[in-house]
Amino acid sequence: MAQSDTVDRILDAAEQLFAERGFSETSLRMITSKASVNLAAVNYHFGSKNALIQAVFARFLTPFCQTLETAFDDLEASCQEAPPTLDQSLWALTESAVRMPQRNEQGISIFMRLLGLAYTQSQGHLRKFLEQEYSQTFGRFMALLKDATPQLSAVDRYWRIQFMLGATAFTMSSSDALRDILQNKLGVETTVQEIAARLVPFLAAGLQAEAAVPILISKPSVA
Amino acid sequence: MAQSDTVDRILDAAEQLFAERGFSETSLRMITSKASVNLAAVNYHFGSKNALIQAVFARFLTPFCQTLETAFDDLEASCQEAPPTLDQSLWALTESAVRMPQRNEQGISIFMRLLGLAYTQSQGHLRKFLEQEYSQTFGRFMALLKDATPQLSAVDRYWRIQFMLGATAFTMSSSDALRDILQNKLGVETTVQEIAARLVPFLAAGLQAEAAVPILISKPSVA
DNA sequence: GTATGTTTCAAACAGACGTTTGTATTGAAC
DNA sequence: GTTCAATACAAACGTCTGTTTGAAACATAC
Repeated sequence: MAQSDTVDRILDAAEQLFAERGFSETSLRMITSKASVNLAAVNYHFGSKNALIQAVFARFLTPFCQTLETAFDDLEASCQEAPPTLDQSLWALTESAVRMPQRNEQGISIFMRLLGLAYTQSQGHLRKFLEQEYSQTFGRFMALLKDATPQLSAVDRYWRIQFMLGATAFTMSSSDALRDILQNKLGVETTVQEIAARLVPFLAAGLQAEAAVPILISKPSVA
Repeated sequence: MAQSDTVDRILDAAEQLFAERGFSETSLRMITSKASVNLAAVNYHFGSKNALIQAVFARFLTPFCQTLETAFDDLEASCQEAPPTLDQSLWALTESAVRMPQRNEQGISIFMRLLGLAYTQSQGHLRKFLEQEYSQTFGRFMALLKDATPQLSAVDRYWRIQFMLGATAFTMSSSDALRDILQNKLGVETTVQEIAARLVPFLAAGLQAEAAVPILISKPSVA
């Protein structure tokens, strides 16, 4: 316990509770009692609840982005002339996520849920933090997607990337519940890897769909 | 003011604030002061904050589901033999949403965001309420999707519907923020109808993608 | 005008919240 | 053994929360 495991105990408890209940719905008292540490420890070690939220993200996201950068390096080195295909880029991302050393068996699914919450819960400080710390890697991935889909307009690509992000974050964030339902309804076992294997073709097909023709939607008619 | 407009003033203020900030992050005092009514009015007219949340959903969702059932009736009547196509079913849903009489110009966008929040914020009471009140219409839509994609295995269809749901809920729930980003980055204005027009082809393409071949993902190698 | 039922209002309630404070307790350096 | 910084702890801080109360204001009927 060179540097005391209090910090890690807090991070573990916070990560799990945030994923289960969201940020505002999780109090410091829940976290510290689950972690079996004193209430004041959070403010002592992290400074504030917001800083704790950011630390939870940083603990996962920093090593993940390093792994991802390496994967992108390898990918670009392997195909020197032509840009990487869409499938290659998507799989590089997926494999990096799956390969990350996990704290426990549901590590990825927990973190996907947190990522989803970061988008949907209006945590201004968190969005700023994520953009400031990790925009470089994210931008690199966006550039790969751009090179792989030159036929799309910038606006089309922008929205389709949001759609992909949504499908991924939503599915992975509730993958435990969805897996259970499937197990009960159809008696099928599913791993996170298998979900990813089904998700990637879905995303690739959506991203490469025929560009939408502008469609006029009729105004509401009188009842 | 036959039955006092206090109830509607509260619903209007609550709807807008919930959409902007989420449920837990919106206090009754914010709502009542925005609505210019007394704090106790919420508990007098609705009974509790949770009941107010449900009332906000019911005010929109009940007429919407009626519109939707009618649209499904028309759709099934128009193609008597063959089942409706995937595009037809998706557009029936989209058009019903767009055609709904709006309280104001951003009515749909507000409600889409609320629907997204209903999924991502862990409001147990709300999920129970929605399932109890509106599961019939939802089930009918699922049956339409099943008939429109007979080539998919039950498992594939299950997961892809989750992907579609995720893309939709996620995008719509943060549509305001995403619109702003697009406005700043590319100088493009976007309406909810245009987002829907882009989303539907994406979803249709993803749902009808070639069935995924099982792919083995290699285990994490030693660093 | 008096009675009756409904709606508003100011004030208070009890509890939970994030944060701060002052004091123990620890473990190494000298 | 003393000193000193880092950590742990219990207790309290002030603020905010959803909800309740009891009296005032209002409308309707007799």
